[in-house]
Amino acid sequence: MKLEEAKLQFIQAWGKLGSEWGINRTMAQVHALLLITPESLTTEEIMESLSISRGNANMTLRDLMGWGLVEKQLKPGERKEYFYADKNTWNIARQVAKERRKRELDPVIKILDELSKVEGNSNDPAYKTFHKSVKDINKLAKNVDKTLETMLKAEESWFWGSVLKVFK
Amino acid sequence: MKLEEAKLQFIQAWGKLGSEWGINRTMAQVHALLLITPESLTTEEIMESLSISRGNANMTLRDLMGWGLVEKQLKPGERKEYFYADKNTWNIARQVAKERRKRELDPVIKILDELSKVEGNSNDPAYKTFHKSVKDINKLAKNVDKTLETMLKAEESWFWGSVLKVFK
DNA sequence: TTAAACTTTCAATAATTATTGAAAATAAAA
DNA sequence: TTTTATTTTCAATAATTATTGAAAGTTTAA
Repeated sequence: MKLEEAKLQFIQAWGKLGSEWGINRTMAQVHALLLITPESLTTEEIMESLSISRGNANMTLRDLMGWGLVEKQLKPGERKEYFYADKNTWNIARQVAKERRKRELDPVIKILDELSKVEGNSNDPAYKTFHKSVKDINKLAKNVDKTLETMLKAEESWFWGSVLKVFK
Repeated sequence: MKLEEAKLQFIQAWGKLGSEWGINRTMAQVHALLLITPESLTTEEIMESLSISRGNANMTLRDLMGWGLVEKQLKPGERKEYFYADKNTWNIARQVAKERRKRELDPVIKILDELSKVEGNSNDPAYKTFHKSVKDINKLAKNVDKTLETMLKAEESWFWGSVLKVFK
């Protein structure tokens, strides 16, 4: 396989995986493109490479910056903006974990905490089942939360070293 | 908050979380409904509870069985089918992990393995960057894969005991 | 058999989500 | 200033994904 073809396949695969996990396909593709590009790119170049409109490119790049995955670079003497993606995979994983935790896990834990407090008659099977499910899911969510918390602070080698040793 | 209201909120929250993670909202809601219901329910009852059509209920239930989260029960002497969800949260987490791994992670690893093999000129920055990114992501994906593999075999208390102790 | 009770399918439609493109806004240069 | 380069916004539109509902299929009972 030739490099150019491989690049396209990588961008496709990344886009597909993203969309299966609730991340906008274009966003995943732009990220993929920047990941395999040594230099930073302009909006124009990204539009061209992926055949997307200026509006789409602009919004997607802003989203990626909001996720902390891409940063803007200004070159002295140049007017246009360049975009660059951090290539450190561990940073990327951490950043994604951090954002999804904040955006999705934390709100759900808040609701589960509320729902855990709901009182009812413990002879009522409907209440018992509700309460048990909510409590158990809440506990699981909190364990995930704690683990992510630790992961966010950890160094990659230490993290995988520990995990894979424990689970060997 | 009253139990009935709490149930609705739970179903809503579960549906929202599901859709943010690429799982059909209705599927997550049907699952949530079955999770908090002590008995098994008929298609009719599910349609009614969630105000969805027969076709939608039918397909969603089949999907949930495909994910291994819901099972069909046949009651002696009765013609209609009843649906029941496993209430064990750890089983649910494992089952979801197992399916997503099979459906999404494994195919991606396969592609990354292919792309890792692509050869090129190591003086070419485009090639170097491509190769490094693919290799690093591949490694990360494989670590996740191994960890899931272990999780699938593990008992809940042992798993969290180990993880939270290591990361304390 | 035939009918009744139920389940499945799937084309049509609706709802949601993503994308475009052109106008408005901004910022530097002339 | 005014012009030019660039970015941003957002209503309109397109693409995708989910849902309906009624017809066809299946299974058991009469």
